[in-house]
Amino acid sequence: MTADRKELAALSPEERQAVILEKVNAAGRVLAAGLAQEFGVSEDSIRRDLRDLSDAGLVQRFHGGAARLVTPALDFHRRETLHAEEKQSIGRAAAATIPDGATLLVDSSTTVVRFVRSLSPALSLRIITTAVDVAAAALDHPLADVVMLGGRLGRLTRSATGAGAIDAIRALRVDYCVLGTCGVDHGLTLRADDFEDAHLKSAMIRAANKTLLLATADKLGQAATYEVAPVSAVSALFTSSRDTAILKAIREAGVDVETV
Amino acid sequence: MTADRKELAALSPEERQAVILEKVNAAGRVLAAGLAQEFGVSEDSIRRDLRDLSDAGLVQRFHGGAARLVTPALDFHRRETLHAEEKQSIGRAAAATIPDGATLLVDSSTTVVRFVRSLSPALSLRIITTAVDVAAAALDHPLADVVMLGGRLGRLTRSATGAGAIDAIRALRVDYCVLGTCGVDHGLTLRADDFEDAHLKSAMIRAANKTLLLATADKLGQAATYEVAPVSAVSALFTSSRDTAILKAIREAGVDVETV
DNA sequence: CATATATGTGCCTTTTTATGCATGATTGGA
DNA sequence: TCCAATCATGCATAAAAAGGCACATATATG
Repeated sequence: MTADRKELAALSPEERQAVILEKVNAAGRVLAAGLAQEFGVSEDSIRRDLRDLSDAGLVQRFHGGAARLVTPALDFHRRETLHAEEKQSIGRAAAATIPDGATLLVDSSTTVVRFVRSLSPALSLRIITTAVDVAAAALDHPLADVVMLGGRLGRLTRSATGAGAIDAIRALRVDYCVLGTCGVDHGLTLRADDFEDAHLKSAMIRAANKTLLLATADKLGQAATYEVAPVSAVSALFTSSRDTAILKAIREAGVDVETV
Repeated sequence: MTADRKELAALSPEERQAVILEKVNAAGRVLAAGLAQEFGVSEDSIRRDLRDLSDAGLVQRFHGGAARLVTPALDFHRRETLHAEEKQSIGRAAAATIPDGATLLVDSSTTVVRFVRSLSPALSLRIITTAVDVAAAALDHPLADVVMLGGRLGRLTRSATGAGAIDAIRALRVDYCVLGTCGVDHGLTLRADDFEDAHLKSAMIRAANKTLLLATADKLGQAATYEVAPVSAVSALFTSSRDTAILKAIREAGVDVETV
C-alpha cells in the first residue's frame, strides 16, 4: 500500500494561481466552483486568486464565475483530436476516483493524457508511465512524482516498448493501472499490429492492485485479434458508450461500469 | 534510515542548503516541517536556510513553509520562447553538420529541441535522450529511431535523473553528444544546483566520439561552480556570441567554433 | 591554557498571511 | 419586474514567517 498520505497537501496561493493559469490557457474558461472543488479550498480563495491574476493582467474576469485568458500569446500545440469532449469527460470521471497518495501506472493514449490533466492538483501522486506525452502532462501536475520508463519509443504510441520496459514494470507494484488503448469485447483486446504492446499491457495489469479502463464508445464490442486479459481483470470501466447489451455483460463480469 | 538521519544531523548550513536545493530541483516543492524532520533540526533553521537560498535567488518562497522553483511547465515554455530565433539559428547550424546514419545522445535544453527539429528529414538517425521534450521532438522526425532513457523526471529539466540514467549512458557508445545546457568558460560548467546533472553530462560526453556544444551568447564566459569537463572535450561549439576574446581562447583549445 | 568572539541553534513573542464564514451588493436572465 | 447566482467586503481564526533573546559549540587570540 503506497497510500501513505492521508491529508490533502495544501497548495500555496502562488502554486494554485499557476495551475489556474494553465487551466485557463488550456480550457479558455474556468468556473470558480469547479476550481474550488479541485483544489479543495473554498470559492472565496479561488475568487481571491482570480482577482490577483486579473490585477496582474493575466486573465480577464466576467460575471458567471468564469475567467478567460487575456494573452493569447501562448498559443502552444492545442491539437484537438477526435472525440475531444468525449475523452475529456471520460478522463475527468476516472480522475475523480483517484485517492490521495496513490501510485499510478499509466499507458499511452490520448484519453489517458486527458485523465492525467484532470487529476486534482491537490493530490499527492506518483505517476509512472512509458509514454512521453503522458510524462509531459504529468510534469504539469504540481505535486506528482513522475517516473518515465525508458526504452525504444514506438512511433505510433510515442511510448517505450520492448523487454526493458516490460522488465521494469514487472518489478513494480502499484495501486492503479490506467489503460486507454484497449478494445473491450469478451476480454481486453489489442489489434494484431500492437502485439508487441500486448505483453506490456498485461504486465501493467499484473503490477497493479486495480485496473481502470478508459474506453471511448468505438472501443466497446471491438473484437480485436489479441486478448491481453479477461474483462474480469478490470476493476472499473469508464466509457461514453450507451450499448446496454455490452455494458450489461461487462457488469456481470464484475466490473464497475461508469458511463459519462 | 537512522544512519542517514545521524549523518544529516551533523550537516553544516551550507551542506544542508545544497541538499535542500537538490530536493527542490527534483520535487519542485518542499515543506519546512518535512525538511526539519528529515534533517533533525528545528523549523527555524530550515526557514533560515530557505531565506538564504531565496536571497541568493535560487528558490522562490511562499507562505506555507514551503519553497519551490518557478512553475515548471510555464517556465519551460517561457524559456523556449526566450531568444527563440537565436536558438533556432544555432540549432539549425549544428543540425547541418550531422551525417546520415549517426547516433546522437542529446541532453535536455530548449536549444537542443530546436536542433532536433532542424535535423534533415532525409537522414536516417538514432536519437537517444533523457528529456521528454527532446524525445517528443525526435518522434516528429520521419526516420529517426528514438530511445528514451528512463528514470525519475526532474521538474526543472523535464528529464530523467539519477543513477539509473547514468548507468544506461555508461553502457552506450555513440557518434555525437549534443549539449545545450552548459556554460563555457575555461571548462564546461553547470550551476551548483544542477550538480546532480553534472555526472550525467560527463557520462554523456565520455560515451560520445564527438561532443557538440550549443550555447547562446549568455552562456559564454559564464563561470559557474561545477566543471563538467574541460573545453578541449568539446569537438565543436555553435554559438551566437561575438565575444572574440573568449572565442579565440576556445579555438586555441582545439575546438571548432562556428558562429551564427 | 584560558578567554573572547563568532556562529549556529532553539525557544519565545510579534507580525504577517491565508482562509472561511457572514453579510450586503451586483449581475444576468426568466 | 423579480429571482437566483455570483461577487466583494469585513471579520475571526489559524498557521506560519520574522525578529529578539539565550545557550551551546567552535575558533581565534592573548
